[in-house]
Amino acid sequence: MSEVAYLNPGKREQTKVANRQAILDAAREVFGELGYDTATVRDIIRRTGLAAGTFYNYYRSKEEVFAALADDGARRFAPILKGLRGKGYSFEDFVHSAISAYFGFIAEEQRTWIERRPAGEPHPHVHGETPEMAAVFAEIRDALAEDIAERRKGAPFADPDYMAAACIAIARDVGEKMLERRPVDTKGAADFAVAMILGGLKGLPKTVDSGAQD
Amino acid sequence: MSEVAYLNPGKREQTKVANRQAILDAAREVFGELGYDTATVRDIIRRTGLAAGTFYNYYRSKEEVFAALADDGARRFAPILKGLRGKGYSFEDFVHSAISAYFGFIAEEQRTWIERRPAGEPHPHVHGETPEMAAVFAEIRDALAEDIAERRKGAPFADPDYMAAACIAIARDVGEKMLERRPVDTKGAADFAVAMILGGLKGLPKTVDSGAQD
Amino acid sequence: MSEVAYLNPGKREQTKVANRQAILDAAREVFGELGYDTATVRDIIRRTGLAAGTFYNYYRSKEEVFAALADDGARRFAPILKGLRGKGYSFEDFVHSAISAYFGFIAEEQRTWIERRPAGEPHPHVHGETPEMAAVFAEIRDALAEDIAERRKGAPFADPDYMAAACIAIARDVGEKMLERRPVDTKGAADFAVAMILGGLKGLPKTVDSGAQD
Amino acid sequence: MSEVAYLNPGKREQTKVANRQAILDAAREVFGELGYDTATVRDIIRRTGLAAGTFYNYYRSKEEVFAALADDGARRFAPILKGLRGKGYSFEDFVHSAISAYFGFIAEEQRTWIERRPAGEPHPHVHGETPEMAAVFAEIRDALAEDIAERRKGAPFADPDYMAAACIAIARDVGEKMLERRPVDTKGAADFAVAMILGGLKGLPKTVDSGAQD
DNA sequence: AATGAATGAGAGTTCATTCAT
DNA sequence: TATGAATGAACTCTCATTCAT
Repeated sequence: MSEVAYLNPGKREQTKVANRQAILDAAREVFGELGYDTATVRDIIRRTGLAAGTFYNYYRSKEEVFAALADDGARRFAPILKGLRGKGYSFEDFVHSAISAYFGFIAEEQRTWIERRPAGEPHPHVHGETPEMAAVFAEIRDALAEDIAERRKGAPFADPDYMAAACIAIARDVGEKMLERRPVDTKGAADFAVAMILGGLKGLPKTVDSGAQD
Repeated sequence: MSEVAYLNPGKREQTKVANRQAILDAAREVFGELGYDTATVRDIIRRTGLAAGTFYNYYRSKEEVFAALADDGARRFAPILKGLRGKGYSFEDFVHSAISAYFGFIAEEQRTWIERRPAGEPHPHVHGETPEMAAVFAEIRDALAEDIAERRKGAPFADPDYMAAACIAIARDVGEKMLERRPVDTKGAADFAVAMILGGLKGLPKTVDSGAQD
Repeated sequence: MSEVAYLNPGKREQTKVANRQAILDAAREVFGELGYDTATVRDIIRRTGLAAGTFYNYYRSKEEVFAALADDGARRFAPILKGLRGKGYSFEDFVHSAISAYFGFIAEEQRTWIERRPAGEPHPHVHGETPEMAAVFAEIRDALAEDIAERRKGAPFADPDYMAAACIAIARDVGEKMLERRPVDTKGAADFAVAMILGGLKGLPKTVDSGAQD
Repeated sequence: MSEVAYLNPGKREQTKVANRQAILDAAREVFGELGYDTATVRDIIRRTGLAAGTFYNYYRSKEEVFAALADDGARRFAPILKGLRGKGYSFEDFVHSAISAYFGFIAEEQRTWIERRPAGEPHPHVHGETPEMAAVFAEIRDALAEDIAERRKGAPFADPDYMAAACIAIARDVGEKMLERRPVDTKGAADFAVAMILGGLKGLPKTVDSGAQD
């Protein structure tokens, strides 16, 4: 039976990959526009032009496609972030690089799904954050939290959990604001966010000299 | 049917107000526990003991009760915030007062709907943020943005929109972290957030001398 | 709130009961015609003229309405059967009464749902056995098995499990055949089945003298 | 694509037959395990290792493979049954032989699809009767009915339709019970069923002397 | 003839909302 | 105005079947 297989499965394989990608793209858009809860599987497949059942040939559920999207983003971003750590960078450099990488990533991400969108549509934009962005964001948070914890060892310092939360908050919201503007100026936004973060850390009690300026 | 006499007209009036409030209370709890999307109108009215249809005598939709909740919060918080402005406070004082008021408000808010919850239940805690908190938060954001814009008139300064976004981001996320801890330490969290905000603003290019230190 | 209830809930209560019954009747028909697996909830509600969602106001699932139907039948039949036992009846009398009661029950059961059926329809009749019949049938089986086991105590006898199975098999299939004829002659069928059962038991090895003739 | 050459035309012919058989075998198992309604075409082809579409090269639908299975069983059983008839056997002998043949067949049938089953699996056993068994059973029924009708010609006797139904009912249900036991004792079960059938027929009104003892 | 992805009807079920009582 | 059953659109997911390769 297996010998009777067709020798050229190319076209089939091609559309299979293309469909998988189409679903992923549609899902990114839909999650970005409607948010995870509001988005339905139907919303996703409707946008692909595929049949309802086809979705389930690729993903078993809404949850799974969401996870796949997050994985995809994290996988693409992880190497970038990894390159920034342990290289003897100062904390300032690390923050700057990480923020820049993050802003670059989300700008690119958004660009791809905005371009494909038909112009006339309403565009609700409930949340504006795809699972991919969320995943990348989580990566950043972990890296930052870890870095803060490590670097502050032995020194008197403010609550590291709050510190990480605050830094991350700045990165996220300034990033979001950045995406709303045209043209999207990643460098300007990154400069701002980095300055704000480093300044803020410096302003914390008992961390002025031993801590943030490291 | 039209001759059905109410037994106590006075009570009826009372009931109208009480029902409206009961629905609002239930909605606050439900939105806090399940989040807007997951929460259903049924969840809300079930908790009031009222009938399904009664909900629609007071609010036309889930969306409307959500808005009403937000209004309610904003209305209660607005005076507090208003009291802080134009009183000749320095920017530092203003920030400190506003953050403190916000943290106090959300801590109290959370306390009320946590206390009422039966002890044995699972407690999903999906989002943790009621529309009221969100509304109050928006108030803060506007006040801060306005204040920043005013105070910086004529001076070279960083992007005020980013500035507001960053300050607000810190307030929100540190506030959220605060709510996760026991006991809830509003003062500690506020001190941290204020220091981070003021320090951050100081760190911004071209605002060091003319701006944030005011 | 509870004092403000309308004084006359009669009509509502009435239609509620009527709907519950309508669904039950429709379910009996549908299960009888299509069998449990093939039957769909939509088949059932379609026959009632109610809306799809209404079904779920009364039963939580297809399974539940099936169980309710079985319960209903068993509940109505149980007293009849119970009256026949322990009254000092001979085994012959017991069998005769039980078979007669069973045939009477299924004939009546079938009559009600056949009469209501629109004449022109195809009428697949896959199984012909409603859950109610099945439940009643199970009652009979248990009673018979128990009776056989009791009465044969101490005597050499054939396999009681096979005996019960055989008796029950006769009752079921002769009953089914009976339902296919017009007019439905319950007495004739019962006489036949009883004779066959008693004769069959007599014919079993080692039970001829001590057992079945009791 | 049309130039795709099969590597071995001889094998191809073989494959055709083998596939048809593989599907039939899988179908027998699946129907036996899940019952007709619950079983899906996917269940069947999954077990063959063939592709979904291939099923439809051999059978046009689930219904058709079911019918083919029944045919298969009937075709294998028919000669056995045929050998028993018109050989001047007495009715008693005929019944005994037919029942024995039937029990032997279903025991063997069950054995083959039980043995092949992986040991660890759950084994639902919803129905326990394959279409083949059902078909063989139908053969038996027809033979019995015909025999009863023929032999009773001219004599006063009970309803032959009921007689056949009752005999067949005993055969089926005792056979089913037999399959549930370990070891499967076809002789014991056959002896029981035959005794019950012959005794039962003797017990019928007006058939005692002229009929069943023939 | 074999493949397996695409299809789309249809299953069970939920829920915001309406409306007769 | 309170009630709560009725409504029906929309949801997630399954599966027999088709068809390009």
